[in-house]
Amino acid sequence: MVERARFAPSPTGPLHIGGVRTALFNYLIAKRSGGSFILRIEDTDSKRTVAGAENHIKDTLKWLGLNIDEGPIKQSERKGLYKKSVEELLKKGLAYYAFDSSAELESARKESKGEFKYNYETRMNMVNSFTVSEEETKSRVERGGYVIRMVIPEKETIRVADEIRGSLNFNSNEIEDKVIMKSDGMPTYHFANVVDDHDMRITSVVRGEEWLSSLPSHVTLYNHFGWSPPKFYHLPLILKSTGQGKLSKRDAEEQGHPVFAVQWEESKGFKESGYTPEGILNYLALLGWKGKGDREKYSLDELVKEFDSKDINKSGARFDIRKAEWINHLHLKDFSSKKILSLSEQAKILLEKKYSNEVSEQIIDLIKERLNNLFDVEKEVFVFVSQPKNYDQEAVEKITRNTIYNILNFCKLKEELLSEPLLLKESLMSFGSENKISFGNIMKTLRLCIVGRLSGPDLFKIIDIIGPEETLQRIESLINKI
RNA sequence: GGCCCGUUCGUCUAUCGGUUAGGACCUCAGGUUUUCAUCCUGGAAAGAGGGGUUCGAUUCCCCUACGGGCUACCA
Repeated sequence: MVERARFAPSPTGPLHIGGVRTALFNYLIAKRSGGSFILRIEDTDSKRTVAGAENHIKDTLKWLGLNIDEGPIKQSERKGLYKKSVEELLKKGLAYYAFDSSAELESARKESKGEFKYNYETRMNMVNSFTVSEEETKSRVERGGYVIRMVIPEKETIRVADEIRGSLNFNSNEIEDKVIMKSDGMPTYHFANVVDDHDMRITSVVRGEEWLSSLPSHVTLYNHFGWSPPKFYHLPLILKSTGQGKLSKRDAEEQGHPVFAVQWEESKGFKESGYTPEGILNYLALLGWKGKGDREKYSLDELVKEFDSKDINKSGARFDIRKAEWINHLHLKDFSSKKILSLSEQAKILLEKKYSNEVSEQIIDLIKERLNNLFDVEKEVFVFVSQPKNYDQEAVEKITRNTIYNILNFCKLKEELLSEPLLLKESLMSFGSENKISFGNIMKTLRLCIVGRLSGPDLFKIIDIIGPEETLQRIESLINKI
């Protein structure tokens, strides 16, 4: 079956990682079947709509490469459709005008200690088109300030199906006659959602688990219209990495990791923190889904191929930034040097000043496997473009001026060796044994001169790339500093 | 409180009644390397509790506990 799946966020704020995961699964379900991935903006609450949120959503999807086939479709622009649809229900007697003030509703709830439900039992005691005369309804409707509620049938078992959890039963008596049209003339989420999904011929509704409890209302709406409902997938939530509850911006900040894919206001996103779309998408897919076998690394295209909605998990998963970083590493080390260079603007600028494209790419090849995020590129490249700015003091204290002099003299005498890394290594070894300096000590000292600390890629390859002159300069430079 | 969903190593997860309960992150110990990282080998680490059903339950059922969601003219 060719699926049509929509990602339908509301622009009440930036798109966070939970939303991204929902978008991803929608995308995967659609693309797996060769179908369409559609974006719909659910902006029915004008009061809560945040400027810039819609763009943030689009920018996020774009950066991730979750390309939309249709949309964005904005609910605020489809009032006519909702109006027409609600009239259909009104005519059938499956929806009705309600005139109760919010103060009245509030006190009804308060008096019953929160037990109050607007349903088959109470609706005849409330102020609505069932209880007031036709004329009064008419005049009240003309005056405005009313809402429209849907009728939830009495004493019925509402059976709903979720692709992840199977068949679920709800007692209709527990469910309220939900407001479907607000007094400002906009539909509520529940109504717009059902009407749009039907109108847009959506076949798979993929959303967060927080919607599971309103599923029976939605299914009732489908029944009222005489429409057959789509398939529903209610995704498990992403939980905070420690403590209780679902992941929020605040928890993420406390734990020191991003929650947004791309930056929002002062909050840096995964993008700005050196993560790649491939890495973040791969990690998110693993949070709630597991492919066959022990495989963990997937590109987006591979996910599309391997994804099976039957393998979506039921329970919420904690977000683990360390595993996310690991997955990011897995992708970075397999990227081509060209790609890495194009992703790290800073590194590219640094390298361009000194090296040809060819050599730049050789350098990237040398450091690839050391990368966890994109910032590491810049850090690792630094040793190839300039002298150490400062030295690892602890390590410096363990070497002697004398050893450096020895090495310096040796290098000066055999400068031609500096362009022959393999020969250099050999002669350095024999030089060491002649002078009773351990090879380890020589290497440590040399590395400190060249790199400034005791870590980094193959030292002889570094020397080969930076060249003899620079090498000698760096050795002399450290001598002058200790 | 009510309704609904869930529960395997610290974390993400595999297991479709019979397994030494597997993998990955993390962690620890070795090895490789001039160093760090990578890589390789190995170790530690789990079925919430209680009842059933069954020759046999992590797996099926029930109860409890715990976790999560919903309970708005918000989505």
